[in-house]
Amino acid sequence: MPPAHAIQSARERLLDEGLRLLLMHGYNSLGVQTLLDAAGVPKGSFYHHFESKQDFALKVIDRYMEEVHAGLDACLNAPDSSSLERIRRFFELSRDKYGREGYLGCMLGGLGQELSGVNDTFRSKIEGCFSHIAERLAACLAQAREAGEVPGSVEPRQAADLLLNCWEGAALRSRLWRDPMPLDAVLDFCFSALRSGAAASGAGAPEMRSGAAPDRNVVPGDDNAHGKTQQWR
Amino acid sequence: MPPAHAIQSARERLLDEGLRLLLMHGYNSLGVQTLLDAAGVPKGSFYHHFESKQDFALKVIDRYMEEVHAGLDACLNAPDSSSLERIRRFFELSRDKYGREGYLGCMLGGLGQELSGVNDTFRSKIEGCFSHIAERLAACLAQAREAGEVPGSVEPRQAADLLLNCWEGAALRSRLWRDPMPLDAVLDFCFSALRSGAAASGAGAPEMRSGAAPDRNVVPGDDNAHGKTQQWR
DNA sequence: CAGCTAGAATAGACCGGTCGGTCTAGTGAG
DNA sequence: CTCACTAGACCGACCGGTCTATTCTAGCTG
Repeated sequence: MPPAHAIQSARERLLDEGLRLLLMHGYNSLGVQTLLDAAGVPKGSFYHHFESKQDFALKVIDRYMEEVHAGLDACLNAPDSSSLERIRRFFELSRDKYGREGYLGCMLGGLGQELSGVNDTFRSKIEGCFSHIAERLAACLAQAREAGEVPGSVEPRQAADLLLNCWEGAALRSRLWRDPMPLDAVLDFCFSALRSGAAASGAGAPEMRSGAAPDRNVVPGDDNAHGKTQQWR
Repeated sequence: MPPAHAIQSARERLLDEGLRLLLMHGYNSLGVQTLLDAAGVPKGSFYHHFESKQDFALKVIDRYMEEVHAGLDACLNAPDSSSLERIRRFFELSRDKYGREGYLGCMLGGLGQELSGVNDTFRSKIEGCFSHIAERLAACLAQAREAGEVPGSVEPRQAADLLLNCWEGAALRSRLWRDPMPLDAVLDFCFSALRSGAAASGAGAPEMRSGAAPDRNVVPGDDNAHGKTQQWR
């Protein structure tokens, strides 16, 4: 007896399944019909709620980010621990979530790798997400520095990007192994290095701050026609 | 006047274009026809030289690894520098190569993220590649340890995996930004941390050595039918 | 309350295009 | 003559997306 608003709305079920299936399949190899079958929703509903497959995926990323920010809220504001411990707790929470999903890594990393080569919409969207996360971590790292948990030479935002990037690499390796080991190893490494001041600003080039990815260098030689859909095939 | 074995054989041109296009588009969004057009080769030739698109991509990975190992040969055996400097040179060489390609990151990372969620052939293939690289780096790190360039507490193979994983994360971020900055930052960070001993064996779980990825945990709930082609859609 | 209606949401047949892959014919070097 | 290779027409399957029809539901009216 699932009618009468069906417990969850179709839109909600689509987003839920989208989180799961996009993480597993990636974007291009996830057919709309597969998603529809998994969510038990007919096609008409899908295109009623979302403009296109791409629009849907962007909404799924938004939802993913809601979860991430909820995790950040829960961890970074914890009262009874040091700033560095709070940051570490966030990553450990992420690791546990990856575990519940079968160690398929991070959706931002997955979609970022798959799509950023030819689709600027996804590229700037996902870089914006990373940047946003790094900014929040940086704020907490600044507190850690103030409290003397890390040397004063550690530049919060640079260290936050570093931490996040290393984590994403470990998440990829964890996806390949279906195992949390690389995640734990990178946390031990990074936090030990952070405390010892290895993340001092060093050679670090100009900047890497602003919110969204700019239109930097253009790829050497290639297509990139612009139709309404499938523009990056 | 391109006949008479056409300067490069069709097979060679396909592999060359495969390297370029797979890095840019990824696997699923690269159509065989696009590849054919770019290489100026008809379909018949493609399926004469390769069993399938998947077989082709695997051969492209082999070719990619030939380049990587050539880079490792060139750097790790250099006589007039410390072991740690030799390793760093390898990564700097990789960074320069990424630059020539427009900072599209690492093909292993890209294909690994895109395909490892649903295709075990690619998953174990790519993990094998990473493992192989890490092993060579570990050998050089062992020399570095012997020479006292890194503390004795640094376990070479674990540190090599760590280094490689962090590098891959930076490569993803570099792809998103189309900029080498994350690569340089991660090198400064990792090598500084390595020297200071942050990569000591620490919590590091059991192992992570063998050549190919095992069949570990199965993904929670999902499909994975096995037809001859498209088995992971 | 019943009766009506507008619009949201569901439902799935259907569309043109493109996908990976097959097949047959032709070509050229040894 | 043989056989590796080139050449591209062709195939069924499946792709993302559109369309029309139907059902559900909130709100208005008397």
